[in-house]
Amino acid sequence: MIDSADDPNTDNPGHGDVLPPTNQHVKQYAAVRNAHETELIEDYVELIGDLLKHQGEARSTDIATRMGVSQATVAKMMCRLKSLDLVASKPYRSLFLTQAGEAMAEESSKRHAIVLQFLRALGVSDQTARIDAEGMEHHVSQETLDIMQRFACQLTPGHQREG
Amino acid sequence: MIDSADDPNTDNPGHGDVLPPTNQHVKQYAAVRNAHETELIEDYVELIGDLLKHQGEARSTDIATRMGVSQATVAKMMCRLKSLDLVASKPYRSLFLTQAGEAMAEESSKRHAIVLQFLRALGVSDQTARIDAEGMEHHVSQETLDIMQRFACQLTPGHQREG
DNA sequence: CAAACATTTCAGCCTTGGCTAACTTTAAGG
DNA sequence: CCTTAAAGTTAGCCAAGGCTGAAATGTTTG
Ligand SMILES: [Mn+2]
Ligand SMILES: [Mn+2]
Ligand SMILES: [Mn+2]
Ligand SMILES: [Mn+2]
Repeated sequence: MIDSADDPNTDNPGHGDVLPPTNQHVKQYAAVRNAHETELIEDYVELIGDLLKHQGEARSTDIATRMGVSQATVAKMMCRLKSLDLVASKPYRSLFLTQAGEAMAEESSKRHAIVLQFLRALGVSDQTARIDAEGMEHHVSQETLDIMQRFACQLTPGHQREG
Repeated sequence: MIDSADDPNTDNPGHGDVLPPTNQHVKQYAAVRNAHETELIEDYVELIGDLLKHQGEARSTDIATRMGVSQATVAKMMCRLKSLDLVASKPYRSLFLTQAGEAMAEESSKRHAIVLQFLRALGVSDQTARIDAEGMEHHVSQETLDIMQRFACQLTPGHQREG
C-alpha cells in the first residue's frame, strides 16, 4: 500500500498531476457503472415516449428500426421494461407507457434536450451534437445540467420550454 | 410506416419537437453502443498508466481497490487486455502497458483531463466534475473536445468567479 | 526456514444486451 | 374468405462484466 494518504485536492489541476484520493476515485467509477445500468432503459423509454408523442403509436418494429437492433432484442427489452412497470402492452399490440414510464420519458427527454441545446450553444455542429448528447446525457449530474441549461439559455435567443 | 418523409433538419430545436430522421437516430444509438465497447477498456488502461506514472507500479490489487471491483474481475479484464495486446505481465507479477496500451492511456488521459477542466471552467464543483467527467469523456467527439479545450483554456487562468 | 498473510489465478455463476432462426398472430389485398 | 406479407413472440446462442470461493503463488516475519 503505497497509497498516498496525502490530500491532493487543494489546488492541483487534477488529472495529469496526481491520482485522486482512492475513495473519490472509487466513487467516480461507481457512478459510471450506476449510470450504465439505467441508460439503455432510459433510451428505450424515451424513444417510446417520442414515438407516442410524434406518431401516436409505439410499435416494436419502429423501435427496432430506430435503435438499429433486431426485433428480438426489442422484445426482450420490452419484457424487462414491463417487469419494471415502465411499459404496458397486450400481446401483438402496440406499446404504452405506465405512469412511471411516462415520468421517466419526460425527465429523460428534458435532460436530453438540455444537453443537446448546450452542445449546440457551444458551437458543436448539429450532427455531432446529437451523437454526443445521446451518450453524454446519462452522465450529467443535476448540478452540471443546471449549469448547462443556464449556459444554453443565455446563448440561445431562440426558444425554450421547460416546466 | 408513418415514418420519415419530412425533413426536420432545417431549423428545429430538435428533441422536444420532432423525431430526428431515422438514419440519424440510428447513428446516435450506434455511436453510443460503440463507445460502450471501449470505455471500460479505456478506463482500465488509463488507470494502469496513472498507477505506473504516480506509484511506479501497477498491481491488480490497487486496480481492484480504485475501481471498486473484485480482484477476480480485474484478473479477467487483464486477460482481455492482454489478448488485445494492450497490457503485458508475467504471472503473479505486476502489470505493464504495451506500446499500444501506452498510446491509449496517453490519449484517454488527455481527453479525460480536457473534459474535467472544461467542467470546472463551466463552474461545476470539483467533486461533481470528476464524477461527470469519468462518464462523459467516452462520449465526447473530437469536434466537441476541441471546443471544450478552447473554452477551458480561455476561462481557466482567472480561476472561477461565481456570482 | 516455516508460518501467516497478501496477492494472483481459476472455476464456476449471474445478468445484460446483442444476435438468428423458427413459429404465431395480425392486417391487407384480391 | 383466403392468402400472404408484416409484425410480434419464443428459444437458444454468444460476449461482456460483475460476483464468490478455493487453490496457487509471493512476501514478510518470528
Ligand atoms: Mn436520450
Ligand atoms: Mn441516450
Ligand atoms: Mn478516464
Ligand atoms: Mn471514464
